[in-house]
Amino acid sequence: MTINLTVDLVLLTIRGGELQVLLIRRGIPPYQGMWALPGGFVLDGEDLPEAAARELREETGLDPQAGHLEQLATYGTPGRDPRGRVVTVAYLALLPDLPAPVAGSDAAGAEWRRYDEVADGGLAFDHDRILRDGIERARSKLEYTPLATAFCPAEFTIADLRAVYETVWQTRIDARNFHRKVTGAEGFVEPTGGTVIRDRGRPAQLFRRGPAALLHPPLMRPAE
Amino acid sequence: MTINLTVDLVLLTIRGGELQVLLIRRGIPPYQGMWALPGGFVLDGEDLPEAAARELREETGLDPQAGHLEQLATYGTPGRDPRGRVVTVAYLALLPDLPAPVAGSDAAGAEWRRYDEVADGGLAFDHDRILRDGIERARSKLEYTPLATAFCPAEFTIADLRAVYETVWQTRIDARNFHRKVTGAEGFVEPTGGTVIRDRGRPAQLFRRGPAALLHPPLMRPAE
DNA sequence: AAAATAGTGTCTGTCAGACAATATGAC
DNA sequence: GTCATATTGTCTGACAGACACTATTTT
Repeated sequence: MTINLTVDLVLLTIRGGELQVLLIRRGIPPYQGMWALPGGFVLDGEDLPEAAARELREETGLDPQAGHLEQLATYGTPGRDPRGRVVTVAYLALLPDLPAPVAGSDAAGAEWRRYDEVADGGLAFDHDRILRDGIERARSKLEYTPLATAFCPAEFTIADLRAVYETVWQTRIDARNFHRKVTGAEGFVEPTGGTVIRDRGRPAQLFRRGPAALLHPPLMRPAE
Repeated sequence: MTINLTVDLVLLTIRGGELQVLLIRRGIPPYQGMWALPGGFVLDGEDLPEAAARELREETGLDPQAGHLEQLATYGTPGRDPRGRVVTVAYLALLPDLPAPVAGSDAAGAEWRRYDEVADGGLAFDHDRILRDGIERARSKLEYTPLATAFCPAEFTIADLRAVYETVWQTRIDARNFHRKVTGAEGFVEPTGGTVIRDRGRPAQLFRRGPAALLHPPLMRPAE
């Protein structure tokens, strides 16, 4: 059958030690005045990853290269959009804290919201479920891929990286064991040679992302 | 934009110690005479998992309950179907060896093919890529979920389960360590009390699937 | 000096792989 | 008995978590 196809984005970043998600305040019905994931229709002749990258640029002014963008899942339950049959391909992006937050944004009402404030529901359409699926994907991807670096700028310290895990997993991690594990994992991070002093204390070495696509063995989040 | 939406199925099973995939010989253009994944259009008012379950029943006569069915990914590159803009939502199914293989099949040309014979390419549309993605998903899912049991009938021995891993991962596994790990993993398998003699040797205990949805810790396939 | 953060060394329990030994059937 | 497979037990090396300790800065 013929349907209308959209892409919706779960854009995650970490700002001020909090996991945040980019949401749009809807200006028109349906769900007027409610928060929703950014997204839009797939254009004629446009591939799905292209459409997601275009939306990402429009909403954040950010180059998709800077972070990580992957397909999440597709949602097409009849009635999920009251205007008709709309199927949406959701994408998940993990982004570093933006230097110019939401500059040049398409949608005027775009805002970074703390995840814990919107996790309880209240989003438009079926976006609560999509957001929940995106968070769970992000949490498990941190275990067996080096994607935590996507939340960090090009150069970062091990403490920065640890803060990403602690924020996304909502756990405390022993800094010393973490340091040993991360620097010992083949291809996870590479030293740049530089150092930086964040607040007080001994200067920390700077690292950049390594070439590995998978972590062997994975970092394990504690079983709940 | 308006597009045509289909579901395609990567149906995997293990028969005779070989990983096999259900393929359809195409009777009409495009790609006439070539092998393709089974699939079809999503019907009006039909949810995506419904459409996948319906196709599964039509192609195999099998109840989706018997195995495992999950969404794989969505493919929508313009030009992937020469007839127009067609976006397909691919589903992955892991199925036990069927008692009545492909009985009541919709498509006359449906056949179980050995994966290693079709892995090199030659499928219609972009189905080579979809199949590859499905295999990779299956391989990694065996690591951190108990889904290997989806390849087994309702009651199975630990040796049966080990054969699943050895077939899907193309490795040899020590039977004794595997036995200890599987029977020790919380909620992976439950003894039925029965025993069975497969060929020769000491009778093996029978097990059924346990309630666990995730394995903590995961079984690890050896790093290549 | 004290405080704070970065990074290293060491200990200990657990677990994975190797493989010996035992159990129970068919022949 | 021998053979084949299932299952248990034991050993050993590697690794995870706990945490003492050292290093380098600010105040």
